[in-house]
Amino acid sequence: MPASPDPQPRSAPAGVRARVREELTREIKAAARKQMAESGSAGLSLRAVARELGMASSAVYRYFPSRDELLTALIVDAYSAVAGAAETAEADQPRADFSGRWLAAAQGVRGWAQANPQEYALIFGSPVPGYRAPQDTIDPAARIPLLLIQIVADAAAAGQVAPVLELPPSVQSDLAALRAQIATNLDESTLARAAMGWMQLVGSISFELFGHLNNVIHGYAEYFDFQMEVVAAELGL
Amino acid sequence: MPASPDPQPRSAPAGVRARVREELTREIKAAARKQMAESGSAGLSLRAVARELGMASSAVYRYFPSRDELLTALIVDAYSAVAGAAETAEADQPRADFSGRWLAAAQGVRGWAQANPQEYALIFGSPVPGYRAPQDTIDPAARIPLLLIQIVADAAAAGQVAPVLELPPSVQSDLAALRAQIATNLDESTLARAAMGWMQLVGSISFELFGHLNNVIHGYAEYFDFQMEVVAAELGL
DNA sequence: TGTACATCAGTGAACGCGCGTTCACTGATGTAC
DNA sequence: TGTACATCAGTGAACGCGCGTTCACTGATGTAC
Repeated sequence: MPASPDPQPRSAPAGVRARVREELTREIKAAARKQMAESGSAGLSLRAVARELGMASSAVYRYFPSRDELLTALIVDAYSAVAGAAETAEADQPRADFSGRWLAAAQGVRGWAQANPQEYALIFGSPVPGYRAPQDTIDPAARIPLLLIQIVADAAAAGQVAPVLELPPSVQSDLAALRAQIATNLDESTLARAAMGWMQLVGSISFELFGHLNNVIHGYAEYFDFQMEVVAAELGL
Repeated sequence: MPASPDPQPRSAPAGVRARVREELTREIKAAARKQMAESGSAGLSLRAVARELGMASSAVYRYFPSRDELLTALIVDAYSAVAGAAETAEADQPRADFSGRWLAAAQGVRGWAQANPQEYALIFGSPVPGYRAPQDTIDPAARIPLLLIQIVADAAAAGQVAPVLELPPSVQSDLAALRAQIATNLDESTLARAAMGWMQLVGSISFELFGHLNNVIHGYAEYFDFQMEVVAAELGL
């Protein structure tokens, strides 16, 4: 026999209408993602999305006030998804295995990118022309770099350190500002290495996904892992 | 008094008509480039190009059989231009200054990319959806990597070598095949490092140009140079 | 609990636009004899 | 050198298409009393 009826559950505070609305919002984004996978972000069309969902094109405007807003939602979702993939993969590793954690995070990013190449291109490829990323994208975009920095900071705290690089003044001050902003104990030199590793990571995935390694590298996964191991070693992990 | 009339000069073997044709082909590509700079590769439109040149849109078809062919020409031109920029910058350095040559080549790429961001995005950003790069793009695309490898090979020949990395079997065999194909004396380990440096180079420029370093790095040029110096050091230059 | 009203979701037509590509055509330029 | 013909460059109209966005509208769902 059921217990006394719950008060409205958290996930649907405003009743049925709100729940349906959330559901359709999700469906619109899913259809948009599917469409993007076929024809890229430039081919994303509200009318095609509406068609796929069997609704009037004007109905989509009840959910997203313009095509750009839909694009923004997709970008935010993509950043969150790839960050989630990296975080999940990294969380599976023993805390003290710093290079294992770095590699796992990197593989998490690569695995997600392979499964969702157009979404990857949306956030790490050419910016959509005429589109300006709003503030909402900043926080989700920062999650992976912060995760990587955390790994390196944990390693440093455990005494695993990389040789110190001498930084030019402007690099030193840029990184000091970053260091203050994210409140990390990592010194600027190691921060610089970590940032380089992050760019290497993205650069390598982009090369693979965008076809610059076609007919040159065949064992992509092994090649990527190898690179990330070299990076981890240079970071002292 | 003029010497006896030359036979037709090489550059215009078929007379006036051919010369005019070449000239207009150039103008069409220039207009297309200008348009791309404003609205990206997805916004490239034959009609707009024709409009800019004051001709009927159908006239463009006398020069490029389709929009895709025009895009291919732009891609080939972009690869050639950026490679030229790298080669020119590198050629200015003393032959024995290997890290200076690497840095100059890298700066050449970055300088060109900053001056032509949309063309950079065209070749190093997201691939144009539905577009398949034809064979013509392969050779020009290879020029920069070959230049970088040449620098490292020269350094190795002069006795400057980086610590040898142990490569996983599949990486070893991929790079052995590459080594045979380009007929270099560089060992696979150093080839692997050079390739990583090339990806770091492109990754870093993409991060800067695509806005991933906004509000984090302010001294872009110094930051880039710093990274390339680290890479050069790791390459033993 | 029942009713009156406000809010909301979804419709379908329309506006105005630009696109790639084709086609039959007109003159001008080049070529062969 | 002069003429007849072939090739080429460029035109303008048209085809068929899809797009983002707006608008007045109809029912259905939710809210206040």
